[in-house]
Amino acid sequence: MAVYADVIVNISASALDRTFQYLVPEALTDSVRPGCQVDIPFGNRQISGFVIGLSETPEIEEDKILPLYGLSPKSTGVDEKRMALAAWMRDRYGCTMNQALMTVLPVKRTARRGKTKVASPALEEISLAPAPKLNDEQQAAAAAILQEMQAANRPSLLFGVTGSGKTEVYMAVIAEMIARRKQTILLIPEIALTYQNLKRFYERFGDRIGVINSRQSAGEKSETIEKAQKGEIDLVIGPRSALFTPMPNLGLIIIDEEHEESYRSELAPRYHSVEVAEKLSEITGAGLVLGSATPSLDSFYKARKGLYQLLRLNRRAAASSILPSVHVIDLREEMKEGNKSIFSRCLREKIEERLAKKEQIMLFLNRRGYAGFVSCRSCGKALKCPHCDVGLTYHRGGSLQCHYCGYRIPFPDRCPSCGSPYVAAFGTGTQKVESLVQKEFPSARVLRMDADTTKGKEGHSRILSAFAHQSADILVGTQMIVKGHDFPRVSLVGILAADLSLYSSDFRAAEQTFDLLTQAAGRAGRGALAGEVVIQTYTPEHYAVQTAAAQDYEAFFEEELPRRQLLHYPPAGGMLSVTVSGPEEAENASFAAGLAESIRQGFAETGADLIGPSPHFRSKVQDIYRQVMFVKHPVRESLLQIQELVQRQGGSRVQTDIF
DNA sequence: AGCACGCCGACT
DNA sequence: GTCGGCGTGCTC
Repeated sequence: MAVYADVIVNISASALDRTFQYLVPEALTDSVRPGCQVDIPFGNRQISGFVIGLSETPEIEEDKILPLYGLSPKSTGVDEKRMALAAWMRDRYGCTMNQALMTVLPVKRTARRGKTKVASPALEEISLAPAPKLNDEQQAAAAAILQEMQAANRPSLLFGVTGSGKTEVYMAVIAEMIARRKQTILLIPEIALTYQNLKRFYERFGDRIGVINSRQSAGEKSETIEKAQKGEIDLVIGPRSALFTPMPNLGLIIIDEEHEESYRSELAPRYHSVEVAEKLSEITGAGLVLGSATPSLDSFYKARKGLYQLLRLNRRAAASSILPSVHVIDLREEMKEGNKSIFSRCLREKIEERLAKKEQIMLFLNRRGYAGFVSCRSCGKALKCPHCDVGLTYHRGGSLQCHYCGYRIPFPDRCPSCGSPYVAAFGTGTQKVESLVQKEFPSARVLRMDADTTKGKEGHSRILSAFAHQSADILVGTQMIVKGHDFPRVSLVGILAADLSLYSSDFRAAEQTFDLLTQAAGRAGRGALAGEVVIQTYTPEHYAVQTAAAQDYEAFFEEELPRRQLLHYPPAGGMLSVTVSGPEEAENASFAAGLAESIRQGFAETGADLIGPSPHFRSKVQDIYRQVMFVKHPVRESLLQIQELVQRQGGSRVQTDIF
């Protein structure tokens, strides 16, 4: 009996997103299995593909079915569980099966060779320390995680304040997994994958660990992956891609700093590691632990609803470290006093003080999502869309627009709220800040860290190590300076304008601001020096500023959730964003409008609420015009059908995300 | 995605 | 008469 293989060809095009049948040569009937990567004739050339099924019945005329050549030489293929995961990702993220398979494939096509010496210590230098003693909170959390895995196996959200010792809890649970001969995947944001951060794991688990990072070559990665596959290591630590390490005895997945944006892939399939991990845990039966001091609103919401087990660590493990003291400075007052510079009197004084004491300073400009919003310098009110509660964005030609619904008003000459004439578009770059700092403090040595100065290969580490070695007094930068770095000589952190991210055109603006402020504040006083934080803002009364200054996550959550619920934003409901792009402005706008019309016709009656289309907040990028629209739906799953319609009609012109 | 096949304009 | 433009269509 002839055996046919159902093959997904290795070309990511929606027209080819289906199986093709190939004859399995008799000599290969034992080795060709679902999940194998095989070489096949396709058209008049040779490509590879994934076998996703086997059958004995031809679906087209038999003489049209060609025999496959054989197994692709250097491919390990994909195991059955990860095939199921890929199928789910295809549906969830609206990508092709091939894209999904390529994503879960452990070793991708030969990646560029890069520098590697990040986290491969000389093991002789490491002495295994005995397991540290957990305090009662940590002990209880570890026990609850293990117990939950036995019972309902809900994911556990480990909500622990900074310094409460989440890592010790992870290690205790991992140790138990090892005792049970089970393997663990631990995800850490790429930027935090430093030897410093991994040292404790090496000390505890020795050579039973594999570390993956993006700077490794394909060969180095596959070495780790092979060991994992053979069960020679118990723990793999890596960034989001490490989630796909093929571990035959996977017992536990941990995502540290689960709120981090870097767990979302920006390439198709635009997957979110937390979601995928949840699915993988479901498929494999492995436990899932999410850890954060500032959980995503999504995760905390789920914990509140009982979908996750919520575990708290309220106490700081080390008594020595104290929270930095936070000063919130009202820039409206500075303005009234005639101070129009970017430094409040308070910040200027404290900078001078630190310079005199030879301590270091970080100045932070939170420009993420920044989209040129407009606010009043007298009363601090930002101009917002009356329908969508996001900041209006300044456009060339002088109009203000909402990027969700397209609401548009002319640039006002007076503040609609207080009548002051000092209404202006916000806008300061790090470069400008750097020169202002230099001018204001001529004796200080200033370093700048942003997308521009880190372009080169080692740009990141070059600047960071220069600052760490104290060859500069002040580091000016964007969010990349606040993530996870530890500079013991930094005793002052200044946030120049908290408002920048607060009024971006995104429904998550407040959440992102809270995160950034909390993290920036956390940079001060990491060492023996007492830390101080100065937050400058035109709206000190804003709940995101207030709760961040108080380092009170739950207070923030209580303020933010009802606001989301009121406007049916996630997590209260589902939201699909659709970005449409094209080289011709008018054509692109009408194409987007057509797409919107078919969504309306097909789904308005199901409870879908369509907003837009309107120009994207960066409406033209590299000569490509972009329109964006949003669909809200009380039932998140219903958005999958709309996503499918959009993908089908828009093809490669559309990019979709479901929040 | 590629690469054929195919049907109309200017060239050795 | 032929070379070549890139518009549809197919690949097991």
